Amino acid sequence: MNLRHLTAFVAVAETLNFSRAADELHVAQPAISQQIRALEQELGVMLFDRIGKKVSLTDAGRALLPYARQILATVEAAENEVRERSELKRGKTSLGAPPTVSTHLLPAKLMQFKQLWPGLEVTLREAGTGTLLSLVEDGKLDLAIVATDVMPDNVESTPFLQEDYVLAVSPQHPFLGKRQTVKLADLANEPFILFPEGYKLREVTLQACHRAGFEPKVALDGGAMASALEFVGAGLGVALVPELALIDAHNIHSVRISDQSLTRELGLVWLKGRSLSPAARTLREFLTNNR
Amino acid sequence: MNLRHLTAFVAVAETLNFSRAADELHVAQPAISQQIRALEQELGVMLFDRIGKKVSLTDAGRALLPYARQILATVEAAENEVRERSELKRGKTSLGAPPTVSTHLLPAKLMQFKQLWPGLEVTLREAGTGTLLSLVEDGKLDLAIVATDVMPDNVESTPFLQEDYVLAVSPQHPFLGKRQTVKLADLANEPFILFPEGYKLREVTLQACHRAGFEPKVALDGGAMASALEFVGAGLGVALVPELALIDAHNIHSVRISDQSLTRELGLVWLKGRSLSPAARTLREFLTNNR
DNA sequence: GCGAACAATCGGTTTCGCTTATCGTAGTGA
DNA sequence: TCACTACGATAAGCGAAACCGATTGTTCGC
Repeated sequence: MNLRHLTAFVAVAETLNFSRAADELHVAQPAISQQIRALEQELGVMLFDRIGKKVSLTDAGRALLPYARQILATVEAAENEVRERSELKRGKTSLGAPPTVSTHLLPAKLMQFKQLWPGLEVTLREAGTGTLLSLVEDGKLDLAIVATDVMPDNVESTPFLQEDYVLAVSPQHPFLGKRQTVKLADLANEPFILFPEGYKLREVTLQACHRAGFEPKVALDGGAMASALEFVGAGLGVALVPELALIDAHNIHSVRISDQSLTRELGLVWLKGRSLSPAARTLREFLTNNR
Repeated sequence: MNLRHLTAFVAVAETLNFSRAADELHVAQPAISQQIRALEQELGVMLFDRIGKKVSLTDAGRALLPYARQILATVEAAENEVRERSELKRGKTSLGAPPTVSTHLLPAKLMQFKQLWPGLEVTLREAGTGTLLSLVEDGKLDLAIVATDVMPDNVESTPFLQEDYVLAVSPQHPFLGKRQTVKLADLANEPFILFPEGYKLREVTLQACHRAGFEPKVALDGGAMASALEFVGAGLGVALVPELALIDAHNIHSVRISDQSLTRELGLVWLKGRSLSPAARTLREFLTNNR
């Protein structure tokens, strides 16, 4: 049995006329005769009575008809379902990003994306570069935004954002409160707030101080971004943070470091060789073109 | 889209392995690759991620899978449904017969038939020859048992039963009650019970009397078989009836007519050129071989 | 880094499905 | 009743589809 058999069968069953059925299906009449004959032979039963020039369903034909209709309807539904995905009326994709990007940049961007493509559903995963990369490599994540200093060679990437690290200080700080820039070496006596072991930010801070020739004094070690910023606001210390993290922080002043270029490159990455779903492709293009 | 596409798709989706899917479907592996590729091209979406040597469903593939399963399951159900009919596990057919046959012969026969073919459903239509023939000619009846003296030439028939007409009399009848035979001419003064206008039986009775040279006296005109027999039993008259009608009539005696051969041929008929359903064919064979 | 596993690709052959042309037959109307 | 018409069946031919065996190109595991 065959979908062509069934479409021919339903058309004939509905018109009770081989020639008109052929017209409806835009084929010549013999094609219909052949399809019906083949189907009847395969099933071992006559489906139509050709009695004189009147065509009518046999008992077996009547039994088959509802099945045939349902099969064809389901086929159509399946095609619609899948085609909608290729036409981006529906679809799912996933994106990973580090906390600062995820909390300060993506909400607005994804809102914008959702307005463009209301049917596409984006699930966001917030994690560090290492975690995100392995998720992408396992195929559990379509796209991720990660630091691009070391890239595995089974992912491809496109530059996404250059993130500057700045010094977060309290506006009331006697020495730094009003300055725009500062040399890192001048901070040798400032108490620092350090991020937990394993975070990129901690390494960056320690390395920068090291290059400037001092070991930072530590005011708080191991808090999350939110509590670190609270400490800074309260004047208990300073912290090197991504500029993005200060976007909504009102009682904090940011000071650039003049003697070192402290930045990190963030890239949008995906698994090399994997054909991204239409939804994922769309999200990737959206993110690269709307940086 | 195509059932072969879908079977290949489901097989791959279930094994996540093109080669094993090919084995299951008893085709070579390239056939599977080709079917999947064709389906993906037609739908415009990748259905599987081939990442390294691992195969996994894409979002679109996951969406398609339940539809594909349902389509294939329905196809199988349809095939079973129809095949059962050709294997006579199920089926419907229709049979028409005149009242005497229908009430005295068929109940036993159809019970026997039902034991042989429990899945076959026979609907019985009781009517006169004329009605039955036109039902057969219209394709509304598969088979009918009718008087075969005049046959339209678009039906075929096979002899079914020779029905003798006998004289039904009351056992208490002073003249006829104990006789086995009688000449029709001797009945000139007997009151007759006549069947309604249009019934074959009325014509037969009138013609027979006419041939015997008299006009029958009429005791009751136009009653059904049951009431006619009641009248006969009560000694109010005699009636020419098919022998079959007397099978269960206890207080009635039957007398043969010696000077005329009053019989009718009943044949089993069906529409010429119409391919009977398996069920109808089976019933026809049963009825002709178990007369 | 070598071998096994596995999907993709290629060239060739069979099968399928369509087309046009034609036939046979059953209604239909003068 | 006889031609005409409508309609399904059949035949022959052709292009496309589907399958196969052989081969290639990767990738994983040892």
